[in-house]
Amino acid sequence: MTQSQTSTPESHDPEGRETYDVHAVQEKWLPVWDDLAPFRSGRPDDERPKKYVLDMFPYPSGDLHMGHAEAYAMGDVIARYWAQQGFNVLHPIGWDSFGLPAENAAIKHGLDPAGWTDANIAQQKASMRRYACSFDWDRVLQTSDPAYYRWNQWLFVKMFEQGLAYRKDSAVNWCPNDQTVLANEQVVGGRCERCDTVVTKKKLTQWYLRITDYADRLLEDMTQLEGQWPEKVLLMQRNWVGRSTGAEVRFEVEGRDEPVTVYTTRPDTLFGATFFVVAADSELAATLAAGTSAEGDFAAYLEGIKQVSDIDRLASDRPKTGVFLQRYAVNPVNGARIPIYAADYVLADYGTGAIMAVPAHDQRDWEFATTFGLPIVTVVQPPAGWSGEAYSGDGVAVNSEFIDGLRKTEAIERTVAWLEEKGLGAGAVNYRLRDWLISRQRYWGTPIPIIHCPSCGEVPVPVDQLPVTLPSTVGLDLTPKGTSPLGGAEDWVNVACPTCGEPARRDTDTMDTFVDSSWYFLRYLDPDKTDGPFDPAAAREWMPIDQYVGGVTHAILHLLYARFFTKVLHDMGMVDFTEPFTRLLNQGMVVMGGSAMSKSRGNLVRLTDELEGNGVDAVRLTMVFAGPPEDDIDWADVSPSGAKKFLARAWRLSGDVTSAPGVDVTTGDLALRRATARAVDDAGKAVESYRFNVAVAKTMELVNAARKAIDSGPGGADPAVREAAEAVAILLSLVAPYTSEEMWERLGHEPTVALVGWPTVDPALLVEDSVTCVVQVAGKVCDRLEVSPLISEDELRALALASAAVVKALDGAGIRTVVVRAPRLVNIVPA
RNA sequence: GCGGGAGUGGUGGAACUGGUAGACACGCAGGACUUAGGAUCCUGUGCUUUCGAGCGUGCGGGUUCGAGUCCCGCCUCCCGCACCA
Repeated sequence: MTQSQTSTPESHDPEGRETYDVHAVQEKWLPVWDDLAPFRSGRPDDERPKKYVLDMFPYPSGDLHMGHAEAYAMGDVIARYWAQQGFNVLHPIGWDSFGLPAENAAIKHGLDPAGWTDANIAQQKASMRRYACSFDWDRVLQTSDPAYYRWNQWLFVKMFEQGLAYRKDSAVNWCPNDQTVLANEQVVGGRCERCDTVVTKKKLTQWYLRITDYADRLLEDMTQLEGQWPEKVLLMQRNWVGRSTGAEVRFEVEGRDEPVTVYTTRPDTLFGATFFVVAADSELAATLAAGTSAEGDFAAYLEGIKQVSDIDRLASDRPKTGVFLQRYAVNPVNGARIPIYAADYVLADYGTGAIMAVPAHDQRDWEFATTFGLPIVTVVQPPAGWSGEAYSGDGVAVNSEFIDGLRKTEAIERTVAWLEEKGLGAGAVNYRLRDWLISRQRYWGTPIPIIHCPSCGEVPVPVDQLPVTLPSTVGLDLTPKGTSPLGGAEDWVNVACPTCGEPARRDTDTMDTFVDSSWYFLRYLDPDKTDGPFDPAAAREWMPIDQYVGGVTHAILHLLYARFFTKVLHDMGMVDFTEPFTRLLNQGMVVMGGSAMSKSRGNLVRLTDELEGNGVDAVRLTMVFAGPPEDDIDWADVSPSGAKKFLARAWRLSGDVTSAPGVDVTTGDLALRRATARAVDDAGKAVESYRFNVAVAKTMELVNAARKAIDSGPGGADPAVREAAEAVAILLSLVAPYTSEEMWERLGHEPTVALVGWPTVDPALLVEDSVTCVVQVAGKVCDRLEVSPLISEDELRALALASAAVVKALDGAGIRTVVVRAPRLVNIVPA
């Protein structure tokens, strides 16, 4: 039986040979798979062990593109591999469907963002089905659905009740183009991560989530992820949290009752503090300047630095500027009177916004001191021959009274103890991490479920009244103008206070869409649940996620927020784990000709064109075979047509098998059987360690071996050929589902191949019957011997020394040593 | 500046705990079958070569019987952070 029993998609070339019609095969199998739904997961009677594989969900900004195709190909290899290994694999998909592009498109074309979004989702969904992703189509979700964002609001209210959501007035990052605030994480190099506009500052009252309360746990729990996440991502997260230890020190300020506290990582250099700097844009600076003769200078300076863009501020070689405030602080360790400056090199929102300046041991302070002619006092002995400017390394304390002679660590400890004893300061920890600003002044997002009441203040919407749905866009002006468009929906905004019943107003901002994606993975477990955000019992069964797949662009933002939410949910008793993603794979990007694809650059490769030209399987195979999954793929360097040729070659094997299904393979050609066993074993190991490209190479080797066996070996009737072809079909099921399914049918089996199980390998076949032993003389290969893998050292040594090539290479020279590593290598070292 | 990663044929990339460098492909060349071939199949393909061999994993050292792999010092490229006291 070599012909398919159903419709036969293969056509023939002019000479009557079969050719592989990829498009016909695609059309043939899609409805069959819809019907069989092999990847529907979580049936109650399913006894298989569970695995949860998750791809980062897409933003529905149009149809799928090359980047999606790569990411989903990688995730699918893993999901399908585990399915073949007998796991009950949960592999869901959904849409991160709130956000600016929908709103901007709606403004541009006068549409409703919801309609635009839903149309794109429908298109992407159809493309994903065709792309043959092993998604469980019974578990889809989209975050712009009130049934979803209702639970964003619920979680917000819970966090508000626990003090984890709060409102404060602060200078925030503002994108003048998008007319909305941005979280710190969304400012990349001083620019808006969305639209690349230079970000400015604006004073606003906004909602924050207290992620800083979790700073230590976000760091500590990374030990669970060590070795499971890319080291690079862990490092980026560590740096982002930016924990540092040191001390807070109180300085008295002349003519002021209240002392000013500074944070320093180097309390051991306190004796070297020769001046004092406060952030020019801080409240403190304004307070200190008020009423002094420096007030005018300060105001002028402040005005000047406001003109400096964030981009210029970032230039580290910028000269130090500042203004003397005509005031003095007192160094608590030695009573020295030190001048107070306001400068923009000190940040208002880190530490206390004020520093003690130690020019001898801090480069920035050194530059400032040099510019302003301030004294530089060495208090840590630099190493002999030190010729730099500020010395910030370890050394012995000098000119520092009670810590003289101590090295850094001890000197810090002693100083902190001294400060604590005198009530002048204490050991302290600081973080670069700031609280997460989640308010956005845009329409297409989750409304913040708070009602502002003139008498009751901030009142959360009672949870039984959730969701607070978005008002209709009809009659609403969505154009960005600095305040939320929701404010224009009078009927929606004006409500009765839930507490006192008096007239009150809804909060008109919407949430950052990263809130949506901070817990969506839990929603998949029961996407239609109406009495809670997710099912805790299901979470116990499925979570944490065994494999998360997505781009490294989310190394900080999304992953940090999701980790934070997980910890909050853990503390609320809703989940029993503290880290959501056990293993993380960051696939690379698809670029073209060395640079990111873009319409303006004219190097855009359209996924639909590639799929049309070479078929789904060839595109998927190209993605997977191009190299390690985390590397970028340059589409100019790879060959989808080569992939297509390989698939046709594999497919042809299935037509050349003439033995019947179920034939006793143990009687088959031993060499081919060994090759099959080896390929299956190697490919499995490769997939487990993310070397998908190697797994494909092993499959190609097997195809080549089978081809050879058919054409110039035992022939297509040999049972080993069937065994090999079936193994190829199964190995290909991870990467090329259509070809795999078609091969499986042509080999006389029922669909679907997707769950038939990874081929079993007889371990005896993995033991080679002979191995090539390399014989080296002085480290250079001079002969190769075919020997038994079980050969003894002595036997092998004798064999090697008897080799004619060895005798010739030695050329009569004596032998110093012979290194024998049976059975693979002998190295003979001449005297 | 600080931190991290990476440099292997014409190209993408293989190489388990140090043990045959270049698997598997792309490209290229040649051949078979052909009216034709961008189809298919086969062969070859690191560089140099006085055809003996020599040289080869960014560069220079080192450890070792043996180094792409380990150690030290450089060079280049990529990524992240960027005045975080």
